[in-house]
Amino acid sequence: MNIGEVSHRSGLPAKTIRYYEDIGLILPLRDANGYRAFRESDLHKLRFLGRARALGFTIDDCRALLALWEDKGRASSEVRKIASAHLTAIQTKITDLQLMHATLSHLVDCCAGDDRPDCPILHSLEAPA
Amino acid sequence: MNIGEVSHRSGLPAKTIRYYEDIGLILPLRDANGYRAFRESDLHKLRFLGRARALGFTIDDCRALLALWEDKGRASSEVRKIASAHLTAIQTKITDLQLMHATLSHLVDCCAGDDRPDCPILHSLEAPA
DNA sequence: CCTTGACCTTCCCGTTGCTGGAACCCCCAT
DNA sequence: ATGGGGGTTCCAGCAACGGGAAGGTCAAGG
Repeated sequence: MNIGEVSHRSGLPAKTIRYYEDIGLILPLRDANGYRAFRESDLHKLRFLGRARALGFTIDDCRALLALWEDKGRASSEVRKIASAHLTAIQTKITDLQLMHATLSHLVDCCAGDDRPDCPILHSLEAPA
Repeated sequence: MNIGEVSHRSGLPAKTIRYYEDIGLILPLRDANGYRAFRESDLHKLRFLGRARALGFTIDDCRALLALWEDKGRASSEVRKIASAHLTAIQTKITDLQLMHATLSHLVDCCAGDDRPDCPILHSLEAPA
């Protein structure tokens, strides 16, 4: 399989796949002409990576998860630990964003948004309530 | 005012303040010795920037908001437009994160997290339900 | 007067996870 | 032979800074 087909079948851009090889997440073979020769197992890994990334895992998380995935004798507690830590991080982000949203939507509600120069949003940025 | 004092009074790291000058958000004067000489107005701007950044506005947003802030005759609708667009972006992020959180917390709940090798989290990354 | 230590300066590299582009090679069909 | 659509490498850049080196400056203390 060339990179184009793998890209198509994994849903990842070719650039991303090359990058993943660069940082050692995958190690495709090479044809005589220098083209990357992907095995089915490479494709599986790439799909795995795509799903993990879509869940917001960092590349380093992915590296660890991939290693655990390959390690048939691993304990599921390891995986669960990574996932739980990630869950906490996600929750923190959500809370932060919700706070931002509340503050800002309050300001937007206060703002007439017409052609007058008086703007409560700017006032608040100037000195918070 | 030297950068240390401004840093203290604005709550922004000195590095960040220098960066903001670099990209043209502020333009402090200079003393004979080359030290930056900040006016009160620079401090006000930096506080403004700090608050806007804390609300998640991008640097480009901040640049626009700062210009509107300085423009005494501006219409508040301009500000409101920027803020509303930002609100939408925040909401999108929140929704994405909530989806991630739901998916992942379901997986974590399914995972025994013990020393057995069978792990539903990895299974799901392998091939989604 | 000299030193010490806290401050300030510029500059350059590293971060995260890619993305775009240039310059080049390869293969197949016309 | 030529054209188009693969592929390859490397280099640069995004956001928004942070770390750290190498050096200039200033005020206080011995």
